[in-house]
Amino acid sequence: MKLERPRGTRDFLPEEMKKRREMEKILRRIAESYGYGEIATPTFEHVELFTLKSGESIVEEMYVFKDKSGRELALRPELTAPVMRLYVNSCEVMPKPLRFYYFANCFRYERPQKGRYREFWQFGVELIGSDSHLADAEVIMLAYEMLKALKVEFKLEIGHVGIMRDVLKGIENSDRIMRLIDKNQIDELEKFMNDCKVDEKVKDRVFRLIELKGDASILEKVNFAEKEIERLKRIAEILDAAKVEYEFDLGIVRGLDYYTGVVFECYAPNLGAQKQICGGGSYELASLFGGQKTPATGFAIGFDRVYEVCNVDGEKIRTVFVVAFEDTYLDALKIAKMLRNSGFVAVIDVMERNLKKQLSYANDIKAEFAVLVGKNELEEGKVSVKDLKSGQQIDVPIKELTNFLSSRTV
RNA sequence: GCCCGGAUGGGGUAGCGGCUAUCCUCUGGGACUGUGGAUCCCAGGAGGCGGGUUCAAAUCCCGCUCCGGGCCCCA
Repeated sequence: MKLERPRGTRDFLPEEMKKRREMEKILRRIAESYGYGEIATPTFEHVELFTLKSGESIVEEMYVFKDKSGRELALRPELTAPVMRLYVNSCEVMPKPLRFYYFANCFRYERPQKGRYREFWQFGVELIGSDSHLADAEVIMLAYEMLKALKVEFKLEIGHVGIMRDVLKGIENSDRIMRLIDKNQIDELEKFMNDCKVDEKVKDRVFRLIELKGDASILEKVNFAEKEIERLKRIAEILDAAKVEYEFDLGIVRGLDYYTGVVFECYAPNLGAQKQICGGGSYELASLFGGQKTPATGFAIGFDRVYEVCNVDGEKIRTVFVVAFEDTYLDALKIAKMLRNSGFVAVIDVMERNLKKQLSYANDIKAEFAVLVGKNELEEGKVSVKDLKSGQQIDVPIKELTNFLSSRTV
């Protein structure tokens, strides 16, 4: 009976891990270059942390379990709530703003599809303590720069949930209206608002907002919510100066209640059904978790989806295969060690194979060179170096081996 | 949670009631015991799982599992 992976999980082989690590390295470098520091939180948390943020219904979509003392725990389905919990627990008196980033696996009990797994990775940042448009702009720039550095083709869309929410303030069934807006079901939306006898002025504003898509000039067409429109204009100035490409879409509302102001999303058009690769915005969760009301803004990148459309390669370290014979194995080990100390990958036979098989294997693992450690050459203090691409072979004194190989770069 | 499609050695496949389950690739060994990628030979390895129909099932039927596509959802 063969054991299978749990549904929705994946194994990663070296080739894939290499690319993932390279992507991770790029993201970390950029986050740190903006002054963000890495944090880590537990893989599981109390269920309440997530139900508090998102409602009881999300229990269905989480891995929930009881520990031996009967505590209700959940594998984290996302990182924003844990980060804000950490903030409230330990960071409230630290100098603001705080800049954090994380890279971590998350778990959701959902039906797996391409680009949607039960264990998946998110790379995210949170900027805590500022409600200025400057904070919004910084975080958006950061997301943009990261996806660009990963050579991803994507579209950035910026909206503002606060404006729509304000328009619908006090209106009955505003949840349902928001949902219809989110799904872009315009006919349905109009019908529903008529049925609910929504005020004409409100209806007019709703339709005006959802039609607004494009560059900063669309903001001129809004004659209400002046303060927040002004915020978007200022963000636009900064993004334009930074040569960030984006579109405004005031019809972005998302179901996320905790978002308060500017929100943004990135899409990779060639990903199909699961094409959203990054989402974020400003929110307020600290007070919900028992802390002082604190503005925050951040985003999370769907690492696994980005992997699919990312065009970076893993770092190539030059590999040398050390061919050993029965009577020279100990000397070959020393030479391998010497090469490793000089920054090469040195691979040596452990199958007790003959020369032919060793070379064949060296070829299979894409070694650049084979260093033949033979009795005859050793007696002269040399080894034989074979270029596996050209087939050329030359004897090199052991003392000069690393220099010789280094000089043969490319 | 819903609808649809699929599952044959490690990977890719043929067979679609009946020979020892086909072919390619792969892995190990050998021909060639100090010179790779070629060739040849030998060896290894498979019908997702469970049940049913039948003299006989990889093949037909049912359930489950997993994968893929689309919904719901996406905190």
